[in-house]
Amino acid sequence: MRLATWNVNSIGARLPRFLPWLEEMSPDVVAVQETKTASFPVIPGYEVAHAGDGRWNGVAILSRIGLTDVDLVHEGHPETRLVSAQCGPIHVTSAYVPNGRSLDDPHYPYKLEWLAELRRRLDRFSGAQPLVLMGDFNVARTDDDVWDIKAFRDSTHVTPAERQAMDELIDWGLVDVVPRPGKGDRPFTYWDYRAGMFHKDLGMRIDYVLATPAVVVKDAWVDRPTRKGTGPSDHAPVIVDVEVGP
DNA sequence: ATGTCATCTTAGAGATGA
Repeated sequence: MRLATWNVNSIGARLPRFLPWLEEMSPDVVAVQETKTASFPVIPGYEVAHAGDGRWNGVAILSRIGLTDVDLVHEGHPETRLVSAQCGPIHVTSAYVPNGRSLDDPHYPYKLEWLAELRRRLDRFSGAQPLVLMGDFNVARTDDDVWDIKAFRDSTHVTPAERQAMDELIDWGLVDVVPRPGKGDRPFTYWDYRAGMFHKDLGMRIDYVLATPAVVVKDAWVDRPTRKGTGPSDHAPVIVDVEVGP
């Protein structure tokens, strides 16, 4: 079974890349972030659960192995940043964690509270069930998950509080499925559009696949080629091949 | 280390966000 997560930075703008990518990779389940639309396009072969209200945010789950128990509500947070559903044997969540903007911006405590609510939400599930929480977390878990930690002094994405919030998700009973890098020795998943950052491989690992141990990972990698070429997203997909025991 | 990209407003460049 193949799972993928991809922040597409507008599904409308990305459709010319998204459809051929679906054909090529043939994932069974896709978690999409930053759809930036109120209405997700119809995708032949897939059922879609989408939470989107227009200009910003927006998350979706595409599945060709069943899509039930759809939940679009993240308690206390009206923005469309979370959708979950049962996809065949696996409970899947697509998350788009708030950016935080800067340490003195109200968006930063909002980000921390949003992550805390996500952690509380896990308590409705069992750590023994097959469950995958994936998406754009806007946190680099270690200093090696950014191209140069010195460039992140007094920045969001790397603070102890953000990293602790990620650790608390994982300590609930999830495994951080680290993908094979697309280039070099660090599995970056995001590169700013500006300043030739992608070309210089000055990236960040901020997209994650977090899975319970009941989800047996066979392979995981950053689909770096999809960040290349004409009209890419600023994020690369992460693709994970898994099996779920009987 | 901000050089791009996407969206919306409301008609064409600016604001916003990432």
